Amino acid sequence: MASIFVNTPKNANKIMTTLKDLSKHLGLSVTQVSRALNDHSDVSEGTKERVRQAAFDLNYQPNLMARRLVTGRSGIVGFLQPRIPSPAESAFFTNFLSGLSENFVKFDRQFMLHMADRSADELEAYDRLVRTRSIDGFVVTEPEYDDKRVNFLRKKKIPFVLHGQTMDVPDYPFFDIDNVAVGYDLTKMLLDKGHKRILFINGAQTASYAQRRVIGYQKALKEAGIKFDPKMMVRCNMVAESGLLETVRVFQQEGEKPTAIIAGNTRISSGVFTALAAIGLSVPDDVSLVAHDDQLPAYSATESPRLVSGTSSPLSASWGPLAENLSRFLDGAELSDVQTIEPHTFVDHRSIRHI
Amino acid sequence: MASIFVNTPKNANKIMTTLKDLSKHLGLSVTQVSRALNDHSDVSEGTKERVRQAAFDLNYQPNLMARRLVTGRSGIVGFLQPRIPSPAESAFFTNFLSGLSENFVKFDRQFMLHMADRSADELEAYDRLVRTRSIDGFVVTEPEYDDKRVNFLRKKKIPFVLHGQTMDVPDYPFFDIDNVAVGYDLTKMLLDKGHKRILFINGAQTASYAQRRVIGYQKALKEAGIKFDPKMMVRCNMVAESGLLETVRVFQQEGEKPTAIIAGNTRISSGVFTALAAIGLSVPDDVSLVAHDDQLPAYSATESPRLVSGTSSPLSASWGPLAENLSRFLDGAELSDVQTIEPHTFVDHRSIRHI
DNA sequence: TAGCCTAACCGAAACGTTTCGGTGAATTTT
DNA sequence: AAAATTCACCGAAACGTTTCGGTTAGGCTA
Repeated sequence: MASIFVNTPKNANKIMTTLKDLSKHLGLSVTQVSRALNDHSDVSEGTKERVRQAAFDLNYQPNLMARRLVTGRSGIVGFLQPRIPSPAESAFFTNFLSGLSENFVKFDRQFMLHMADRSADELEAYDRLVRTRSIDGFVVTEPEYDDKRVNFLRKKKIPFVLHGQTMDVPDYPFFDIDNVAVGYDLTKMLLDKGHKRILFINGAQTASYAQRRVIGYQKALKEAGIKFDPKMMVRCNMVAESGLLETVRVFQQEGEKPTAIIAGNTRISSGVFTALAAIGLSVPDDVSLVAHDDQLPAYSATESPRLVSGTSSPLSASWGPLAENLSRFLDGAELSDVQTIEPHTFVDHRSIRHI
Repeated sequence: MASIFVNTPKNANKIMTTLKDLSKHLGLSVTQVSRALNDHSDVSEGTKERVRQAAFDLNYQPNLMARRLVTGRSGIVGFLQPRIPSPAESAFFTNFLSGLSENFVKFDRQFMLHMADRSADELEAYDRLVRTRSIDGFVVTEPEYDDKRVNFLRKKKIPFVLHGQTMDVPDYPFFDIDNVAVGYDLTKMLLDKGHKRILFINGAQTASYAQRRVIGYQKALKEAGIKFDPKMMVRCNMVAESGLLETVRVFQQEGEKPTAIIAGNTRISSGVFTALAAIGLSVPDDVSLVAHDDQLPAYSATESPRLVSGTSSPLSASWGPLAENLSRFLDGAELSDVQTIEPHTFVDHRSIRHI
């Protein structure tokens, strides 16, 4: 091997300063040097300072592999991505990755992206990464109603933080907004203005958050004494095209039309806008419209959606708490300290009419 | 700590099967078990098979931390991203990350994305990651003409693979297309059809690949006995807006106009198309146009660029070779075996006129 | 003054691998 | 039949940390 690089075990170690080197240089035991650097209690302040100075002078960098071997922790957390995101999802995905990567370093952890091979079993990958002690825990996003990943990780007792919640009592760290409340609040905003036929264009059947919003929607209706009409609940992907399509479909069919619409997010609401304009209806004069705004990054620079009233909570505010909750959980924090529900805010853009 | 999870050093190890367990179970030494699993030569075939079976039965997973400590290798490679990509860049960035992540697993390596904190020194981050032995080597992309990262890594003898090349003799692994040839070939295509005033809308001043294309451009001109005119070489970002702007600028100024244009990529060429249409010129009747096509993912689903003649080489074909070259280099391969220049192809879309 | 406490330190073991330098037995060569 | 070689195996050291269970010296209390 004619390499000019020195990164082979033998000579690399010659270059590196170890605890033993420091210990020799200072006339202290390796034990005491280690304890000094880790700021343990039974080291005098003077010694600590001397050790720190020597470590700096000799450019000491701890060998993380050795530390990891003895502590049994890799200091690495991961995210498994089973497929390549579409171009449309990419802006969000990039934001997500950047956010996690940036935030995990704040907790002295490294973030590893793992694109699972399509052919291999996704669940097996989680298990393997943990069993080889490569990864301490995972970030899991977009939980489904009965999510196989979450079930698996819980059963195998593999640490993870969930972006969202399951429908049962969560015995794992998570970060979420109160989607029951979002569903309730959006519905209530319309009920309070006298609306009775309220169409909910909601996220996919399988999505856990969409399921929770249904609960809030139904609760608000029940409180107002209105019977739930299944025709007023449509489930679809959260994209503008779906909002458009579903609006047209509902307004084309026989029977009483809704006087108000709840859009699952602002992508859907912009599709609704387009559809209503095409039908010849205006907001809020003919139809009232509310939405939950995740404050997603724009698809393109030219995109400037119509604003609607509703609830709002920036999805990009999730990355910090997700990193924090997983890190602190791995460090042994109480479960209740690493389960966060972020409150949402309300926005008013005059898209609701009193009837 | 009331955690239900078991991933703490003490009890986790109880669960894990180690080489010692296998050795006891089989009545062999730890040495021989290790050698059997690593398929070394002085283990009988029968023993190897017995060991493999036992490893499978007891669900043995090697502790990578221990292996890494003794081998001095982390098995992890990384990419440092100093800033969050813009939404427009995201589709490409996602493609890039997926490609690397997917390909590195083929070489038994894990890929780590590291978004460097803006405030911290980017170069220092490379050094720290290697000195703590967290990362074996890096992928470096978009080298500048005199790239500070590359200079630093070469000086510090930190392994990396470069997507592109420096201007001097490369003493590092890389994957690149022959950009001198791209510049030459695109120019020659036009010269052969009688063009003499050829505008080159090229990538940024600082970009190494753009510099190499200039060399090819000048070489072709020289061979044709045409003097290089600096006004015929403009440098800009590789986006449609720049192509539009620069085309308008050149065609507005005094003096002889170009009869042909070379666009650095197809984004630029689509800007050129727009500009020429606005000016009232058509391709190829009034102006000939060639471009190098990187086959980038579309900005949006609706984008359908006009096709032009020129050279072509899919950027997405780079991720595999980049992963392979870095991996093999880390495994001790000869430098010449991990320096790849991918040939490009030619495409004809009738955008050149004979004059 | 004997006993106890505390501060500051240290030796050795442990984590789970890989690998160096053997060893004895069977087989082949001389 | 002696010498050399090969085969299959093993003990022990090493990688660089952390941590357990001491030990000493000095000051304090009884």
